[in-house]
Amino acid sequence: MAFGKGCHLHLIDGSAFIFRAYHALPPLTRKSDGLPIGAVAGFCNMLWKYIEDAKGADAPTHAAVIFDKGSHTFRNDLYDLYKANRDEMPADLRPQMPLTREATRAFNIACEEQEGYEADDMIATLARQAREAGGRVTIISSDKDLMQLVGGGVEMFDAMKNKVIGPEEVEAKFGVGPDRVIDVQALAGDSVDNIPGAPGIGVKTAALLINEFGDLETLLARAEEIKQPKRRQTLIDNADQIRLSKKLVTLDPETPLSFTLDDLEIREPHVETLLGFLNAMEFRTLTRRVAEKFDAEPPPAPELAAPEAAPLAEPDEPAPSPDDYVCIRDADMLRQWLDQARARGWVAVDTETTSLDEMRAELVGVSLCIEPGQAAYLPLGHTTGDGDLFGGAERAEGQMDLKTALSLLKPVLEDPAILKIGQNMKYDFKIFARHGIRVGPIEDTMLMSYAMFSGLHNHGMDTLSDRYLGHQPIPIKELIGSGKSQVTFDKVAIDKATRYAAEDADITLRLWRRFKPRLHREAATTIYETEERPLIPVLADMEMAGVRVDAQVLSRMSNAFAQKMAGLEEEIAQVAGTPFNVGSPKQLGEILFDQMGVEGGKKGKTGAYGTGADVLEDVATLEDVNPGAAKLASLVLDWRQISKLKSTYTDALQTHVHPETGRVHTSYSIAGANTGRLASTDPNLQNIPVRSEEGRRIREAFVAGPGMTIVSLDYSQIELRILAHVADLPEMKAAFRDGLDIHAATASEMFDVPLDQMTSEIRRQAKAINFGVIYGISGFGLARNLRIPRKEAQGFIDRYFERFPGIRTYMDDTVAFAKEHKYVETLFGRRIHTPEIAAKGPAAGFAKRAAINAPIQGAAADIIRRAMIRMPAAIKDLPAKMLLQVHDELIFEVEQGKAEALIAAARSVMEGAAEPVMKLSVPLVVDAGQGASWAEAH
DNA sequence: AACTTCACG
DNA sequence: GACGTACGTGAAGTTC
Repeated sequence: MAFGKGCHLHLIDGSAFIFRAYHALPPLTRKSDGLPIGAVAGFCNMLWKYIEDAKGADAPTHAAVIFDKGSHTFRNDLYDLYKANRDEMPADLRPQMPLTREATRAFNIACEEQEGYEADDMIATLARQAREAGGRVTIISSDKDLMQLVGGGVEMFDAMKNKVIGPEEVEAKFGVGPDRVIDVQALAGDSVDNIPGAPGIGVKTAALLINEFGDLETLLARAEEIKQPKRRQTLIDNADQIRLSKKLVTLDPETPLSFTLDDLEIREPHVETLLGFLNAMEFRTLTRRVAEKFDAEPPPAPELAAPEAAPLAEPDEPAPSPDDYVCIRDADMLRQWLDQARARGWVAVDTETTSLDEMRAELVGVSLCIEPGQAAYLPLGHTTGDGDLFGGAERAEGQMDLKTALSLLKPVLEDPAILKIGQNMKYDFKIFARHGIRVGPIEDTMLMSYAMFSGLHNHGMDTLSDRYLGHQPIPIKELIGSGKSQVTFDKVAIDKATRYAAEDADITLRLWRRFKPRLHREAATTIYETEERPLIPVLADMEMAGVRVDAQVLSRMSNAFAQKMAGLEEEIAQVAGTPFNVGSPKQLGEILFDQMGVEGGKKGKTGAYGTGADVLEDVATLEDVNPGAAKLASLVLDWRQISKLKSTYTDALQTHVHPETGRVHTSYSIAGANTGRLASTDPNLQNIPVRSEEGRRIREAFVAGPGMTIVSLDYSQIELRILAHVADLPEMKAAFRDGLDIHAATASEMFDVPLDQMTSEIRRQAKAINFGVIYGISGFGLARNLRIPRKEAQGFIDRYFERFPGIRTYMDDTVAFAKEHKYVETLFGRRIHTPEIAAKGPAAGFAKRAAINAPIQGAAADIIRRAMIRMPAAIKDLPAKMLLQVHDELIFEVEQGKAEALIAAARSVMEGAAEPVMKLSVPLVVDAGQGASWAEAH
């Protein structure tokens, strides 16, 4: 039947169905093979319910499910940040996408998508065509972006709420009729799709304005007449942006379509095809239901795996057995394994290399695992035996050519429909990136463990395998040895390497199968998917970019330090009366406390005197009592400072300058710190000196490349701002809103000193207390830090609690929460386990303070992680590169002259990083600097 | 490998 | 009443 008068077209918004299904259901997997299938199951149930409900008097004559296709549309050309806020599609949803199309066809409903066009535009076009042909249209969706189409024979239907959306419902939502919806949307913007709109104007105000002026163009033309000065200025200043927003929200009713309305005529499902599909998906209930409806025989259920699995050793899962692992020697065999990965939609991957340093490591082999126990190792760079001193090692036989192997691996490793599962994938990501392969989508068992179990244990493969599989993997030491006799992995014989390497991939896959369903149960999915996994490519790019370090500057400093140290050592020997190893705390302690007779030396658990800086500082004040010791202590303090700078910074950093890039490439561990912070290693670039004048000069060696500038942005007082928000401290929040000096404001509040009479001494004390609170304050700790009597310190704390009562409540509530749940949580839902909270003795004190600190430090970590993940898209066109993260600071390199543009873009990302999930009651403020070196930029 | 010290936020 | 204590990290050097 040709579409025409009296016809009724149903248009189903496919993506809406899929996302609703995905989020409504736990992460189901197909029983026989673990294929993620939850969204497909929900989608099929919704389609079936739709078909059943759509029968009867007002039944459609034509219907189609419309899907989005491709990520780049004309809207991206108009505005490159369109939908830039969107989180990446969850990795376990991606492989389900093609299956939803298949499901639609199995139900014998027209399934349409058009490369480069959003489903919404296709729906707009079809609705127009149907109206013009004299028919009626129902759009099955509750998406507000489609509401502009309502009216004149077009209505929407919210399948979840079973509610028709007509002109009245649209007006209730937008405050205007369907024909003015786009005007309101243009003004109000949309954070989900990243439509800018007019700042400060929401739907309510927008509707008010449109109703007053009639339409958007009139409003913009007569903006001068608006009474409210701020609103008037906003509209005048942002007219272009508002017009752009309107273009973005307006659906295109002229999308070219490769089919016609007539093609969408309702068809009865082909029973066998439908049952075949549902059965293959192993949807038992739905298969039975559909079979009953059609009076058909349900097909025999596919063979199911053994009954419900025990947590440790699943009965259908034999223990890893290295004898079963396969060694891939040629292209045909590799193709077979890759085909298996394609068929399933996932593969566990692990690389073997010659070094733990990803920037210097050479690829030696790749292991793959498809199913528990089915793993293979692909040797690529093994050498024979030990070779001789003159590099006589030769390439081992029976290995595929590296180039050929990589060219076969690349399409699979980059295939968006195949999940690549790894343990610590940032490592493998970088190794492959250096061979021109950008691995994705990714799943990482280390990060899954971190998201679920932070605070309980570390997240290395050995720990996870032991705890969750009850299996101890082959120790790497058995292959490469340890200490002086250690060799690189390429020297290991291929058969031995196969047993070890394939096992790692096998274990990774097994861990993934256990962790995946557990993520939801542990409420860790959101953190994992929004803050851990997306960080992998971001950090990998930062690490590979590296930061330019001028080794000559460092070398000169080293020499100067060496001279100064030698001078000090001479002087020290003289004062001490005997030369000794100044670097030995033990020898120093004996000289100070035994030979020179300083009183009050305290021995630690090893029986040695403590000689930390605080002890030496006290001794250095004893000029009158023991001038010799005072002089010695003071000299050693100087020596230690220089020694530290030299050994840890000026000397060590030089060895980290990469010979080819001339830059230093640190490595960030994502799952190292319990609170969600990153940690930087090899070298640690998060503790480059800054507090002392001499130390700060080391930052002069961190320089911009030729023609480039270093830019640094850091959050101002982020932890105190978070504290003010979570503990609900009205005075502190007000101080932040007013942009006051927070420590001075605290001091004023506590000591009743007006701000204009504040002294630096009072402010210093308030600052110490502010930090103390973040750390889980104690009278003892504050007393030691401020060097005041304990009683006095306790008095300060009491007064602080009195003036900021929210603090006490926050601390008590947090500790009580930790005791009850054995974990604490950040604003963003990151959980940090606190098993020690139940301990007795001093450990309980530690655990308490850690529990108080974790939500604050953790939320700050969440915020900068979120900023970092959004950063690459925001700065890619400048062009600029993000190089380093130091907890509350991000360091960039940008072309000279583009620094201001970078600061504007990066600041906006950082200050808005809590949104949209969290609206803080204090503003986030970011300070910025720029210069030729880190010293200048900070 | 453990301990001490000290650099950072 | 005593115990011990600020939170989170990584690296270098000494000692065992």
